[in-house]
Amino acid sequence: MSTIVEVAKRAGVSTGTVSNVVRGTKRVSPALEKRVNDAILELDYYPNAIARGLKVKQTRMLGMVVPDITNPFFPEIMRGAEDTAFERDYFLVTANTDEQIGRERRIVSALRSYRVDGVLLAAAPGSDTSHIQNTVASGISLVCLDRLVTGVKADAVLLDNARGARECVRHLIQCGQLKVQNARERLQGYKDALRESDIAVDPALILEGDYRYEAGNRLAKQLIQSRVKATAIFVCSGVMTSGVLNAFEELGIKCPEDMALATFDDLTLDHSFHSHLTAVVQPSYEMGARAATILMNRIEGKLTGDPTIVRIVPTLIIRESTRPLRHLPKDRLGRKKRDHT
Amino acid sequence: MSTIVEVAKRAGVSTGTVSNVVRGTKRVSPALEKRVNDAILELDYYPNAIARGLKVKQTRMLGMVVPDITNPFFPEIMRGAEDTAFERDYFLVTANTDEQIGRERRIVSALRSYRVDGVLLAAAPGSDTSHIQNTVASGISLVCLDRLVTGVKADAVLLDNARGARECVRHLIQCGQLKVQNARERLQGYKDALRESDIAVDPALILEGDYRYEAGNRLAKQLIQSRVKATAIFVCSGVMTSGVLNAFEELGIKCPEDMALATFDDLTLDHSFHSHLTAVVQPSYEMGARAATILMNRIEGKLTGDPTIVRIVPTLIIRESTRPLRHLPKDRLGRKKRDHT
DNA sequence: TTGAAAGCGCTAACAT
DNA sequence: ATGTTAGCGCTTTCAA
Repeated sequence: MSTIVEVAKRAGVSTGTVSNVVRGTKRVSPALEKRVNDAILELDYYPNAIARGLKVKQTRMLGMVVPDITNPFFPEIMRGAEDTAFERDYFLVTANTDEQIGRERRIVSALRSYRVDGVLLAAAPGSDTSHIQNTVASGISLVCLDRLVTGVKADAVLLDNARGARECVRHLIQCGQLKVQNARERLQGYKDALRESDIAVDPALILEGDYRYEAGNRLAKQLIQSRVKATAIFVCSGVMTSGVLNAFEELGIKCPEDMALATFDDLTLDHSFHSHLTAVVQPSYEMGARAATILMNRIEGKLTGDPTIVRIVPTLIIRESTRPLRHLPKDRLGRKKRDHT
Repeated sequence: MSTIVEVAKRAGVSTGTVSNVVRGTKRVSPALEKRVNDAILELDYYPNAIARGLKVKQTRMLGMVVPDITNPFFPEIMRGAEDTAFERDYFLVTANTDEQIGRERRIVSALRSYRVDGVLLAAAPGSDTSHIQNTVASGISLVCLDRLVTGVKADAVLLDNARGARECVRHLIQCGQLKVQNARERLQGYKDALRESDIAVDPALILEGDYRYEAGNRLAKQLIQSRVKATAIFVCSGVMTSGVLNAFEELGIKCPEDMALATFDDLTLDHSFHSHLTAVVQPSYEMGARAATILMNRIEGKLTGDPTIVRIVPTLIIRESTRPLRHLPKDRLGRKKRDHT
């Protein structure tokens, strides 16, 4: 791996000149510029970003930490952030915490050691947020993504969860259907929508999951088999919805005949799978892009002052899984050819 | 962000001593060690990995480049690689090329500038592989993942595609079913299996897709509507399978009654979606882990000499989407309650 | 066991 | 327009 000194020697110029042509910081005569560029090619020279970072105290690296890379929501966010970073000549590096706070600590620590210019954080759940608080206190730009971190004053890009949930539950109510499963803000949206329609909130109908497949599966069964007769389920995560649907299958529940279903997240990959589900769609790519933009603006001082909290408004897409009961014969409904085995 | 000098000053020792306690390279008297550790805590000191990298010429960063982070196959690989790297105290950074060779060049270039110790590469398709060849030539350890790069002599971890395809098609033949869609090695496996059973290879039955949803959807329709009467489809990618299934729905094709289906990849996330499909399952986590291990061994000189090519053997899981025709009444088959709307 | 200091590759301020 | 050089934070050899 050759160095700037070797390039300078080969081109017969000073290192300063090489630096100037590489970075375009100062103008250099065409003749020298050519000699330098030739030398660079001949030596297969790659500027040492590490040395540069040491000197200029910025690496143009952005760290992104996600809690579950296998949740399709995050890869999309990542794409949005990466594209946006690239445009402004930052390099985004991503690491996955697997929802473990211990891993998150370690990753954030590594990111700090590598002196990334900023970090995009979708935090793992956990009450001890000291590592994040320290990070922010140390002056590193950080923007929270999708999830706020308690006790941390930082920019954030969030989904307007309450609003998404409210609209969705409102829709369920309009269909003559009801009931739910949930988490946090989305829970609030759920309650709001019920209150609007003067429907009492029944705690027995609110089941708390952990955003994983198994939880969706288990809780759906629990709800279906409990004595309360729910007629609709509102699931707060696409991944859990997979579990719920499987529970439907196992129990022979038909949707929407036996149970209406609406969900957060459109797992866009599986069109056929999700193409019948009423869903609150999160614009994940956009969320990543917005967060990256805010982060870079912060880093470059284009954004200053109090934290910016962006609330992205999700879209409710109404599909067949919530066809209004009153429009349907209760027991038999011609199943469309859309089913698949 | 404090430096080693400040820590040394505060602890009343030399920087060398601080370095020794931080890295544990030499033994330091307990008294000094305590003073140093206290100072580190008080100053919230994070060793500057950038400066260290410059000095010792290794960063303990591993770069991972994947072509499509939204394909569930890759996040799993990433997890395997990341876990393995962490265990050996490397930090894995991931970037996504979106299957664009131009982006790949840029990412690899950035990775080289940041002086990563090695790279895990699942290459984007494209004939110009010079940037990879250069990288390998420059002495950076690189292992190919899932896809070989033409003209590059490097370690690789691949799926035994031909074998997976062969077994799968063999199974299809045993079921009394046939026909296909495909790519490369998997195509070879397909042909092998046909030959074993003295069945002629019909080019009209081989459709080439690009591993995307749309291709699966389009080609399935094309195959179904063509004059050749296929009775089974073998799809070479899970993502395309989503497209194929949707095509089935749109065209009212029932599986396996009208058309048997077997596929590469189990999109494990959507159990309910894929739980009936006969599939060649790729152990993606393991592939990532193996690749990372090889890479780190190379970097540390524990592995030397000619490239190691690991072929991971996939597993054929036989499920309902390929129930043997001969065991079934041809026209009507009680549909189990597994269907979902 | 501890300290002093050179040098990793680069940039930028200063000198020419 | 170009060259010279100090110094970024760290590790490591050498000396004490």
